Amino acid sequence: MSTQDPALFALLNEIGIIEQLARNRFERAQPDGLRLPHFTVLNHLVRLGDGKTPGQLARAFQLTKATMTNTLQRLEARGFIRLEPDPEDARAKRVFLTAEGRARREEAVAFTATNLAVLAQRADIRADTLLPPLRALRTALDRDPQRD
Amino acid sequence: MSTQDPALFALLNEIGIIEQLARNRFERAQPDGLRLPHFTVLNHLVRLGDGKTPGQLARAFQLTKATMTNTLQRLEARGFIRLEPDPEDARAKRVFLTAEGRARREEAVAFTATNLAVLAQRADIRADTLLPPLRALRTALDRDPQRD
DNA sequence: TGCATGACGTTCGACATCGAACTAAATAGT
DNA sequence: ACTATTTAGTTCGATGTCGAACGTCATGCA
Repeated sequence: MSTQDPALFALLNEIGIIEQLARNRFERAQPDGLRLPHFTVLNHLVRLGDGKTPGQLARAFQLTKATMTNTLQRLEARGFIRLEPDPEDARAKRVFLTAEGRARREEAVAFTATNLAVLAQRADIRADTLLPPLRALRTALDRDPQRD
Repeated sequence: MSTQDPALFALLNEIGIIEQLARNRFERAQPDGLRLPHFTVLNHLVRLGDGKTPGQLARAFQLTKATMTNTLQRLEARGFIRLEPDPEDARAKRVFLTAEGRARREEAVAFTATNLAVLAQRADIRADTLLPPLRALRTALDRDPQRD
């Protein structure tokens, strides 16, 4: 209360809780301990094409390279991706999906779609209406920070 | 793409990124390594009154008791809170703010307010409009999971 | 009264994430 | 051509978070 607690503060608060609940629900539903970041990377590679470098992925998700290294190592250990040297740049690597990785992503997508459908029905949400302002918020948050 | 990527999926995605950016900005701005969860607990105790039990706080934030134990231990180590035995229940403890804790929270609030003002201006967001639907989403997400 | 069950908080091990420090390779500038 | 700077990825230590297992105390039930 008092001066603070502007709606924006409450909004970010709510967003934090939603993120936490959504992540928990996703991860608890996976039979094999697949984590949200793992799925996110698999999904990204399927949708936008593989062969990306770890650095590109880190930037796409706003994560540090250290974090991406960790995620990719675990995905590789599970056999969901393959890391190959970049023929054009000896410093870099390229990330490729394996058949297992694609399959596992399909599984997760199918489950998630079901769950989201239930959720959408339960909360009568106009996600398409909420999306643009949240994108604007993200963009504003994105500016001037400097990371990594 | 293909079947999924309903707006709700994109929405949760966006929420995840916003949470991450907001947390990062907050924590980077603190001079002493105060973390968002620390501030959140201090803020909660100031606003809703101290003397809560760790379990109450864990439930309020949807965190496990283990997580709350960790956060409270760090807050106590910094001298921002005091943990006292509950006179009515020998298993429980009570969390009290110290003067330093209140002061540190004030500092963080002041800074945050400034930052949020900038942010609100930059992204022309109607936070008060977005809040109700997000609360609905949170509530829906909240149902049926069972935690801890 | 006594025992089973439940609630409170802690500890432990695992994981994601960060920032800092590092190595190796590419690039720019002289 | 050489050196300085930048860029790619890794490693390390710290932290938040979780689930599982635990000890302690409270409560219900017989």
